[in-house]
Amino acid sequence: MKILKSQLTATQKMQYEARAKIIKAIAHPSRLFIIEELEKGERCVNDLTDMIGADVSTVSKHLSVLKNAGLIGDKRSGNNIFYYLRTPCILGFFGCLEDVIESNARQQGEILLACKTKR
Amino acid sequence: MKILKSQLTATQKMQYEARAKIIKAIAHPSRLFIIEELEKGERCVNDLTDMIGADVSTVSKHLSVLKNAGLIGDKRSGNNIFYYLRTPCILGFFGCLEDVIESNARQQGEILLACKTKR
DNA sequence: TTCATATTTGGCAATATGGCAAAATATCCA
DNA sequence: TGGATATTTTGCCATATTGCCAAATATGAA
Repeated sequence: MKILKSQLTATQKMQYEARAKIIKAIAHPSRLFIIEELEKGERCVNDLTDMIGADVSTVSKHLSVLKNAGLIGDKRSGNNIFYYLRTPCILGFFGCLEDVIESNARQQGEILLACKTKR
Repeated sequence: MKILKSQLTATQKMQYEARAKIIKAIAHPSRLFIIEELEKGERCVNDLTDMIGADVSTVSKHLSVLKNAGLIGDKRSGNNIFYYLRTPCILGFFGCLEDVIESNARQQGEILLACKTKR
């Protein structure tokens, strides 16, 4: 007879889905850039578009994804709509990302080295 | 004449893509669960499958996504393949997620309240 | 009101993702 | 070797994401 480990409850499942939704919103190169840029100060679509180098409508959509996830807010000032970071704690995560990337690079290096020494 | 802000360099672009790739790997309810579970100790596909309640092949794919991003490692022991967390710092991020979720909930509450008082 | 600027929306094509089932692989044991 | 168990890979389909263009909307100024 097979012993089943405790399954995920509906509540837990919802919790993971809520988290995943937010992480998904961050999981795009342009959106990562936007978050970092907004940490420096408020920006409007046009500012970001120039830097990213994509269509304005594309950047606008990225902003709406971030806004929809509750990560950024916006306020209109005349003809411009300025976006701002609502939860700066996100940035603490970036250091960890670098750790992962470095660790991956190191491992790749080791594999390369292992191949070389074998010859 | 339009003044262009400094555009992203190719190197910066690559950096954001590398980060996004890792975040993308985390951005799924089941994979979030797997990461948390692996923090408790090594697990094999079957353990996780029972808890998640999806097909084994699906969970196996999730594990390969995490492995491919360099977040987890694996080692065979007889008939089982055990997965382990390679970068526990990921977990520090989860607290921030909860902050965002709570903040979103609070805002929703305010909107609701505002609607009520208007009546 | 009309024009110019800033921004969002809708539509569409290309691509990526997620999940199941069946087939393939790997290991252990008799 | 052959069978049992554990895991991954492949094929297929439904759905989601991304990005551009064109059209719509909002604001300010003449």
